[in-house]
Amino acid sequence: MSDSVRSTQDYLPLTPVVFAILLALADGDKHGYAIMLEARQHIPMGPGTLYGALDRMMAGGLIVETGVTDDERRRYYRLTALGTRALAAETGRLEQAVKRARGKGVRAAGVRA
Amino acid sequence: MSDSVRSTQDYLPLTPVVFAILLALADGDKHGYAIMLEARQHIPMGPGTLYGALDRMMAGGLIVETGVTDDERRRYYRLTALGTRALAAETGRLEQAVKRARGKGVRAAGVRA
DNA sequence: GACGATATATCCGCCACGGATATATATTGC
DNA sequence: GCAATATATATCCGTGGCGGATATATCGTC
Repeated sequence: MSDSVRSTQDYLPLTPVVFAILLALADGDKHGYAIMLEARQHIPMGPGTLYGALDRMMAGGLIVETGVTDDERRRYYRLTALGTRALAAETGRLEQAVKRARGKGVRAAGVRA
Repeated sequence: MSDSVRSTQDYLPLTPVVFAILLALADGDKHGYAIMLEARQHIPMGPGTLYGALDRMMAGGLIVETGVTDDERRRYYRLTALGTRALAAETGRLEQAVKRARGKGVRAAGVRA
C-alpha cells in the first residue's frame, strides 16, 4: 500500500444531515421528499438543507439519481458503493463513540419529552 | 408543564466536535490541550476548532471553567448539569441511529485501514 | 375545478469549522 | 545554562454547510 491510500475513514465524521440521508436510502431508493419526511423523524430537515445536501452528495459520489420515476415530479436517489461504505464506516464510528461514552458512565437518556 | 418547555432534545444533534469535547470531559475536568489530544484520537481537531468551540460551549452553558489549575498556562473545563444531560441525550440519539442502521442491514465496518 | 398536499428549486445570511499564525512557558538534551 | 522541542492558549479569516424563506408546478380529492 502506498502512503497515499485514502480510506473511507477520511470522509468521517459525516454531518448528521448527510448521515440521515444515507440512512434513509439504506433500505431502498427514495425521492427527495420521502427522504426529508423520514429524516425529519429524527432531525430537523427543511428543503433548503435537503436539496443542497443531495447536490453535494451527488458531487461527492455518495449517491446517484436513478433516472426512473413513477411520478413526473419525483427524482429518485440511490446509494453508490462509496455511499454504502461511508454509511457503514460512520455507523461503526458512532458505535465506538457510544461505547466510549458508556465506558465513561454516560447513561443514554431515553427519548423523554 | 407549559407548551414552552425546552427539552434537551432541542439541542440535538450536537456537532461531532461538541460531542467529542463533552465526551472528553465526561470522566473528569481537563484543560484545552488535553481535550484536543483526546479528541484527536477520534476526529481531526486543530486549535482553531477547539478554542472556538470551547467559547461557544461556555456561552451555551454546556461547560464552565473551573478556575483552578496546576499550571499557569492551563485552563480547566468542567461539564455543567446541562452539558451532562446534552451528552447523555446525544449518546441516546446516536445509539438509536446505530440501531436503525443495523435494522436496515448496515454492517458496521471495523476500523480497518 | 378549487384547494390542500406533494415535490423540487433556489436564494441568501449566518456561523461553525479548520488551517495558519503568533506568543509564552515548561521540559528535555547536551 | 542554553538551545531545541513540546506544551498550551489565543486569534484571524476563508470556506462552506446549514436553514429558513420563497417560489413554482403537479397530484389527489371532493
